[in-house]
Amino acid sequence: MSDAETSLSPTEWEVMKVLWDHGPLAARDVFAKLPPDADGAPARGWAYKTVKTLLSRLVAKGAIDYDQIGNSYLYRPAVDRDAMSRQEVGGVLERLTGPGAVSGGVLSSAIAQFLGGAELSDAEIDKLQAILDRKRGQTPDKTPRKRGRRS
Amino acid sequence: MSDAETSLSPTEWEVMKVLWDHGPLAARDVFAKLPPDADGAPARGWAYKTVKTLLSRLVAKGAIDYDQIGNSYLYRPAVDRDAMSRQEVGGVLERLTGPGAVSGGVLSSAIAQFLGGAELSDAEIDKLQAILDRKRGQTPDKTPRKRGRRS
DNA sequence: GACTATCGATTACGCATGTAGTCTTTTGCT
DNA sequence: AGCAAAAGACTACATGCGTAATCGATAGTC
Repeated sequence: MSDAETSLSPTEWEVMKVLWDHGPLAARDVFAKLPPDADGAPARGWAYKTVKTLLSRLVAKGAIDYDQIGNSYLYRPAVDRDAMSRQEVGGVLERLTGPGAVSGGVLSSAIAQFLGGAELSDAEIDKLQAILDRKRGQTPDKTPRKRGRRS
Repeated sequence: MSDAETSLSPTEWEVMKVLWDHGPLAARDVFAKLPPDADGAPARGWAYKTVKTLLSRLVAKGAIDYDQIGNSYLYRPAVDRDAMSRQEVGGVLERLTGPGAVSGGVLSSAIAQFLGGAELSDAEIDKLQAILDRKRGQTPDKTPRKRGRRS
Protein backbone atom coordinates (compact mmCIF):
# COMPACT_ATOMS: atom_id res chain seq x y z
CA MET A 1 0.00 0.00 0.00
CA SER A 2 0.91 3.59 0.31
CA ASP A 3 0.96 4.72 -3.25
CA ALA A 4 4.54 5.22 -4.03
CA GLU A 5 3.18 6.61 -7.25
CA THR A 6 1.63 9.83 -6.09
CA SER A 7 3.36 12.90 -7.37
CA LEU A 8 2.33 16.48 -6.78
CA SER A 9 2.33 19.42 -9.14
CA PRO A 10 3.57 22.79 -7.86
CA THR A 11 0.09 24.12 -7.23
CA GLU A 12 -0.91 20.94 -5.54
CA TRP A 13 2.05 21.28 -3.24
CA GLU A 14 0.77 24.67 -2.26
CA VAL A 15 -2.50 23.17 -1.15
CA MET A 16 -0.85 20.24 0.56
CA LYS A 17 1.34 22.55 2.58
CA VAL A 18 -1.70 24.25 3.97
CA LEU A 19 -3.20 20.93 4.94
CA TRP A 20 0.00 19.64 6.44
CA ASP A 21 0.52 22.82 8.42
CA HIS A 22 -3.02 23.38 9.67
CA GLY A 23 -4.83 20.17 10.35
CA PRO A 24 -8.02 19.08 8.61
CA LEU A 25 -9.74 21.95 6.91
CA ALA A 26 -12.79 22.65 4.80
CA ALA A 27 -12.26 23.98 1.30
CA ARG A 28 -13.10 27.47 2.48
CA ASP A 29 -10.43 27.39 5.11
CA VAL A 30 -7.82 25.93 2.84
CA PHE A 31 -8.55 28.82 0.55
CA ALA A 32 -8.28 31.25 3.42
CA LYS A 33 -4.97 29.89 4.61
CA LEU A 34 -3.25 30.04 1.27
CA PRO A 35 -0.40 32.51 1.35
CA PRO A 36 -0.56 35.66 -0.75
CA ASP A 37 1.35 35.55 -3.97
CA ALA A 38 4.28 37.71 -4.93
CA ASP A 39 2.03 40.58 -5.95
CA GLY A 40 0.30 40.52 -2.62
CA ALA A 41 -2.89 39.02 -3.96
CA PRO A 42 -4.41 36.77 -1.29
CA ALA A 43 -4.79 33.05 -1.71
CA ARG A 44 -1.94 32.96 -4.15
CA GLY A 45 -4.18 34.89 -6.46
CA TRP A 46 -6.42 31.93 -7.19
CA ALA A 47 -10.17 31.88 -7.40
CA TYR A 48 -11.93 29.84 -4.76
CA LYS A 49 -13.09 27.50 -7.49
CA THR A 50 -9.54 26.80 -8.43
CA VAL A 51 -8.84 25.58 -4.95
CA LYS A 52 -11.85 23.32 -5.11
CA THR A 53 -10.55 21.84 -8.31
CA LEU A 54 -7.16 21.23 -6.79
CA LEU A 55 -8.69 19.59 -3.77
CA SER A 56 -10.71 17.27 -5.99
CA ARG A 57 -7.70 16.32 -7.98
CA LEU A 58 -5.74 15.65 -4.85
CA VAL A 59 -8.49 13.39 -3.58
CA ALA A 60 -8.52 11.67 -6.95
CA LYS A 61 -4.84 10.96 -6.79
CA GLY A 62 -5.07 9.84 -3.22
CA ALA A 63 -2.93 12.56 -1.73
CA ILE A 64 -5.67 13.74 0.57
CA ASP A 65 -8.70 12.27 2.17
CA TYR A 66 -11.81 13.71 3.76
CA ASP A 67 -14.60 13.26 6.23
CA GLN A 68 -17.99 14.49 5.31
CA ILE A 69 -19.39 16.98 7.78
CA GLY A 70 -22.92 17.92 6.90
CA ASN A 71 -22.87 18.93 3.30
CA SER A 72 -19.20 19.66 3.12
CA TYR A 73 -15.88 17.92 3.41
CA LEU A 74 -13.11 18.22 5.91
CA TYR A 75 -9.94 17.51 4.01
CA ARG A 76 -6.80 16.08 5.52
CA PRO A 77 -3.48 14.85 4.12
CA ALA A 78 -3.32 11.18 3.25
CA VAL A 79 0.33 11.11 2.35
CA ASP A 80 3.39 11.82 4.40
CA ARG A 81 5.02 15.15 3.84
CA ASP A 82 8.53 13.89 4.34
CA ALA A 83 7.98 11.04 1.95
CA MET A 84 6.72 13.49 -0.64
CA SER A 85 9.67 15.76 -0.09
CA ARG A 86 12.08 12.91 -0.44
CA GLN A 87 10.42 11.81 -3.60
CA GLU A 88 10.55 15.28 -5.02
CA VAL A 89 14.18 15.72 -4.17
CA GLY A 90 14.98 12.28 -5.45
CA GLY A 91 13.34 13.21 -8.71
CA VAL A 92 15.50 16.25 -9.21
CA LEU A 93 18.55 14.30 -8.27
CA GLU A 94 17.78 11.84 -10.96
CA ARG A 95 16.98 14.42 -13.58
CA LEU A 96 20.18 16.30 -12.84
CA THR A 97 22.47 13.34 -12.79
CA GLY A 98 21.18 10.12 -14.15
CA PRO A 99 19.77 6.84 -13.05
CA GLY A 100 22.89 6.10 -11.13
CA ALA A 101 24.03 9.18 -9.25
CA VAL A 102 26.79 10.92 -11.09
CA SER A 103 29.31 13.69 -11.23
CA GLY A 104 30.00 15.60 -8.09
CA GLY A 105 30.82 18.89 -9.69
CA VAL A 106 27.49 19.53 -11.24
CA LEU A 107 25.64 18.29 -8.26
CA SER A 108 27.51 20.01 -5.54
CA SER A 109 27.07 23.39 -7.11
CA ALA A 110 23.38 22.76 -7.15
CA ILE A 111 23.43 21.64 -3.56
CA ALA A 112 25.47 24.66 -2.64
CA GLN A 113 22.75 26.80 -4.12
CA PHE A 114 20.26 24.81 -2.17
CA LEU A 115 22.06 25.37 1.08
CA GLY A 116 22.63 29.01 0.37
CA GLY A 117 18.94 29.64 -0.01
CA ALA A 118 17.89 27.69 3.01
CA GLU A 119 17.29 29.01 6.45
CA LEU A 120 18.72 26.45 8.79
CA SER A 121 19.02 26.26 12.53
CA ASP A 122 22.34 25.34 14.05
CA ALA A 123 20.90 21.98 14.93
CA GLU A 124 20.00 21.33 11.34
CA ILE A 125 23.43 22.40 10.27
CA ASP A 126 24.92 19.92 12.70
CA LYS A 127 22.85 17.20 11.19
CA LEU A 128 23.86 18.03 7.67
CA GLN A 129 27.51 18.34 8.51
CA ALA A 130 27.39 14.97 10.14
CA ILE A 131 26.05 13.52 6.93
CA LEU A 132 28.82 15.16 5.00
CA ASP A 133 31.41 13.84 7.41
CA ARG A 134 30.13 10.38 6.91
CA LYS A 135 30.49 10.75 3.18
CA ARG A 136 34.00 12.05 3.43
CA GLY A 137 36.58 9.52 2.37
CA GLN A 138 34.12 7.55 0.33
CA THR A 139 35.33 9.58 -2.59
CA PRO A 140 34.26 7.96 -5.81
CA ASP A 141 37.41 6.99 -7.64
CA LYS A 142 35.63 6.47 -10.88
CA THR A 143 36.68 9.87 -12.08
CA PRO A 144 40.46 9.83 -12.07
CA ARG A 145 40.41 13.26 -13.60
CA LYS A 146 42.09 16.22 -12.06
CA ARG A 147 42.70 14.76 -8.66
CA GLY A 148 45.34 16.71 -6.92
CA ARG A 149 44.27 17.04 -3.39
CA ARG A 150 43.58 13.97 -1.41
CA SER A 151 44.67 12.06 1.62
CA MET B 1 20.48 37.61 -23.33
CA SER B 2 20.62 34.44 -21.41
CA ASP B 3 17.01 33.53 -20.95
CA ALA B 4 16.58 33.11 -17.30
CA GLU B 5 13.23 31.72 -18.22
CA THR B 6 14.15 28.46 -19.84
CA SER B 7 13.01 25.42 -17.97
CA LEU B 8 13.53 21.82 -18.99
CA SER B 9 11.20 18.87 -18.77
CA PRO B 10 12.56 15.53 -17.58
CA THR B 11 12.94 14.14 -21.09
CA GLU B 12 14.53 17.32 -22.25
CA TRP B 13 17.05 17.02 -19.46
CA GLU B 14 17.94 13.62 -20.75
CA VAL B 15 18.84 15.05 -24.12
CA MET B 16 20.64 18.01 -22.63
CA LYS B 17 22.80 15.75 -20.55
CA VAL B 18 23.99 13.99 -23.65
CA LEU B 19 24.85 17.28 -25.26
CA TRP B 20 26.57 18.61 -22.19
CA ASP B 21 28.58 15.47 -21.77
CA HIS B 22 29.59 14.83 -25.36
CA GLY B 23 30.14 18.02 -27.26
CA PRO B 24 28.19 19.07 -30.33
CA LEU B 25 26.37 16.18 -31.92
CA ALA B 26 24.06 15.45 -34.79
CA ALA B 27 20.60 14.14 -34.00
CA ARG B 28 21.71 10.61 -34.90
CA ASP B 29 24.51 10.73 -32.41
CA VAL B 30 22.44 12.22 -29.67
CA PHE B 31 20.09 9.33 -30.21
CA ALA B 32 22.98 6.89 -30.11
CA LYS B 33 24.39 8.29 -26.89
CA LEU B 34 21.18 8.17 -24.95
CA PRO B 35 21.46 5.74 -22.09
CA PRO B 36 19.37 2.59 -22.06
CA ASP B 37 16.28 2.72 -19.94
CA ALA B 38 15.52 0.61 -16.92
CA ASP B 39 14.33 -2.27 -19.07
CA GLY B 40 17.53 -2.26 -21.01
CA ALA B 41 15.99 -0.78 -24.12
CA PRO B 42 18.52 1.44 -25.85
CA ALA B 43 18.10 5.17 -26.24
CA ARG B 44 15.87 5.30 -23.24
CA GLY B 45 13.40 3.32 -25.28
CA TRP B 46 12.52 6.26 -27.50
CA ALA B 47 12.03 6.25 -31.23
CA TYR B 48 14.53 8.29 -33.18
CA LYS B 49 11.76 10.67 -34.17
CA THR B 50 11.07 11.37 -30.57
CA VAL B 51 14.58 12.59 -30.14
CA LYS B 52 14.21 14.82 -33.14
CA THR B 53 11.12 16.34 -31.64
CA LEU B 54 12.87 16.95 -28.37
CA LEU B 55 15.78 18.58 -30.13
CA SER B 56 13.42 20.87 -32.01
CA ARG B 57 11.64 21.86 -28.88
CA LEU B 58 14.92 22.56 -27.17
CA VAL B 59 15.99 24.76 -30.02
CA ALA B 60 12.63 26.49 -29.84
CA LYS B 61 13.04 27.24 -26.19
CA GLY B 62 16.59 28.37 -26.70
CA ALA B 63 18.22 25.67 -24.64
CA ILE B 64 20.33 24.45 -27.49
CA ASP B 65 21.70 25.89 -30.66
CA TYR B 66 23.09 24.39 -33.84
CA ASP B 67 25.36 24.82 -36.79
CA GLN B 68 24.22 23.54 -40.08
CA ILE B 69 26.61 21.05 -41.59
CA GLY B 70 25.48 20.10 -45.04
CA ASN B 71 21.91 19.04 -44.75
CA SER B 72 21.94 18.36 -41.08
CA TYR B 73 22.45 20.14 -37.81
CA LEU B 74 25.13 19.87 -35.22
CA TYR B 75 23.46 20.61 -31.94
CA ARG B 76 25.20 22.10 -28.95
CA PRO B 77 24.02 23.36 -25.57
CA ALA B 78 23.15 27.03 -25.42
CA VAL B 79 22.48 27.19 -21.73
CA ASP B 80 24.74 26.56 -18.82
CA ARG B 81 24.32 23.26 -17.10
CA ASP B 82 25.07 24.65 -13.69
CA ALA B 83 22.60 27.43 -14.12
CA MET B 84 19.95 24.92 -15.12
CA SER B 85 20.75 22.75 -12.16
CA ARG B 86 20.53 25.66 -9.83
CA GLN B 87 17.22 26.66 -11.26
CA GLU B 88 15.90 23.16 -10.91
CA VAL B 89 17.04 22.90 -7.36
CA GLY B 90 15.70 26.33 -6.59
CA GLY B 91 12.36 25.22 -7.90
CA VAL B 92 12.13 22.25 -5.61
CA LEU B 93 13.23 24.36 -2.74
CA GLU B 94 10.40 26.69 -3.38
CA ARG B 95 7.82 24.00 -3.90
CA LEU B 96 8.83 22.24 -0.72
CA THR B 97 9.00 25.27 1.49
CA GLY B 98 7.46 28.45 0.25
CA PRO B 99 8.23 31.64 -1.59
CA GLY B 100 10.54 32.84 1.11
CA ALA B 101 12.66 29.98 2.34
CA VAL B 102 11.01 28.50 5.36
CA SER B 103 11.00 25.87 8.03
CA GLY B 104 14.21 24.05 8.68
CA GLY B 105 12.81 20.71 9.63
CA VAL B 106 11.11 19.87 6.42
CA LEU B 107 13.86 21.36 4.37
CA SER B 108 16.81 19.84 6.04
CA SER B 109 15.40 16.38 5.80
CA ALA B 110 15.03 16.91 2.09
CA ILE B 111 18.53 18.25 1.80
CA ALA B 112 19.78 15.34 3.81
CA GLN B 113 18.21 13.05 1.28
CA PHE B 114 19.82 15.06 -1.42
CA LEU B 115 23.22 14.74 0.14
CA GLY B 116 22.72 11.09 0.85
CA GLY B 117 22.09 10.35 -2.76
CA ALA B 118 24.97 12.37 -4.07
CA GLU B 119 28.41 11.16 -4.87
CA LEU B 120 30.75 13.84 -3.67
CA SER B 121 34.49 14.19 -3.67
CA ASP B 122 36.21 15.27 -0.51
CA ALA B 123 36.86 18.61 -2.10
CA GLU B 124 33.19 19.11 -2.76
CA ILE B 125 32.42 18.11 0.78
CA ASP B 126 34.84 20.71 2.00
CA LYS B 127 33.10 23.31 -0.04
CA LEU B 128 29.70 22.40 1.27
CA GLN B 129 30.83 22.25 4.85
CA ALA B 130 32.32 25.68 4.47
CA ILE B 131 28.99 26.97 3.32
CA LEU B 132 27.32 25.37 6.30
CA ASP B 133 29.87 26.85 8.65
CA ARG B 134 29.17 30.25 7.29
CA LYS B 135 25.49 29.78 7.94
CA ARG B 136 26.05 28.59 11.46
CA GLY B 137 25.16 31.15 14.05
CA GLN B 138 22.86 33.01 11.74
CA THR B 139 20.19 30.86 13.23
CA PRO B 140 16.81 32.22 12.37
CA ASP B 141 15.01 32.75 15.63
CA LYS B 142 11.69 32.98 13.96
CA THR B 143 10.89 29.42 14.91
CA PRO B 144 10.96 29.29 18.68
CA ARG B 145 9.39 25.91 18.47
CA LYS B 146 10.65 22.86 20.19
CA ARG B 147 14.18 23.95 20.74
CA GLY B 148 15.62 21.78 23.41
CA ARG B 149 18.97 20.72 22.25
CA ARG B 150 21.83 23.10 22.02
CA SER B 151 24.26 24.73 24.31
C1' DG C 1 -42.14 27.12 3.02
C1' DA C 2 -39.50 29.94 -0.53
C1' DC C 3 -35.23 31.86 -1.74
C1' DT C 4 -30.52 32.21 -1.66
C1' DA C 5 -25.80 31.04 -0.37
C1' DT C 6 -22.89 26.93 -0.56
C1' DC C 7 -21.26 22.55 -1.49
C1' DG C 8 -19.46 19.11 -4.30
C1' DA C 9 -19.64 17.24 -9.28
C1' DT C 10 -18.98 17.93 -13.96
C1' DT C 11 -17.28 20.40 -17.84
C1' DA C 12 -14.08 23.65 -20.20
C1' DC C 13 -10.10 25.10 -22.39
C1' DG C 14 -5.47 26.41 -23.68
C1' DC C 15 -0.64 25.21 -23.14
C1' DA C 16 3.10 21.78 -22.06
C1' DT C 17 4.71 17.25 -22.50
C1' DG C 18 5.53 12.45 -23.97
C1' DT C 19 5.65 10.05 -27.90
C1' DA C 20 5.47 9.64 -32.45
C1' DG C 21 3.97 9.80 -37.71
C1' DT C 22 3.78 12.16 -42.40
C1' DC C 23 5.61 15.42 -45.86
C1' DT C 24 9.04 17.67 -48.50
C1' DT C 25 13.55 18.48 -49.61
C1' DT C 26 18.28 17.25 -49.97
C1' DT C 27 21.89 14.26 -50.84
C1' DG C 28 24.66 10.37 -51.54
C1' DC C 29 25.09 6.25 -54.21
C1' DT C 30 24.97 3.63 -58.39
C1' DA D 1 20.57 10.89 -64.03
C1' DG D 2 17.59 8.51 -60.98
C1' DC D 3 16.24 6.72 -56.75
C1' DA D 4 16.31 5.55 -52.15
C1' DA D 5 17.85 7.10 -47.63
C1' DA D 6 18.08 10.63 -44.35
C1' DA D 7 17.36 15.29 -42.57
C1' DG D 8 14.46 18.78 -40.91
C1' DA D 9 9.48 20.74 -40.82
C1' DC D 10 4.92 20.17 -39.74
C1' DT D 11 1.14 17.55 -37.77
C1' DA D 12 -0.99 14.46 -34.32
C1' DC D 13 -2.92 13.10 -30.25
C1' DA D 14 -3.62 11.63 -25.40
C1' DT D 15 -2.67 13.17 -20.76
C1' DG D 16 -1.53 16.49 -17.13
C1' DC D 17 -1.75 20.96 -15.36
C1' DG D 18 -3.32 25.82 -14.41
C1' DT D 19 -7.27 28.13 -14.04
C1' DA D 20 -11.81 28.43 -13.88
C1' DA D 21 -17.19 28.38 -14.86
C1' DT D 22 -21.66 25.95 -14.85
C1' DC D 23 -24.98 22.65 -12.77
C1' DG D 24 -27.70 20.27 -9.63
C1' DA D 25 -28.35 19.25 -4.65
C1' DT D 26 -28.55 21.04 -0.02
C1' DA D 27 -28.95 23.80 3.78
C1' DG D 28 -29.48 27.85 6.27
C1' DT D 29 -32.37 32.33 6.38
C1' DC D 30 -36.42 34.99 6.77
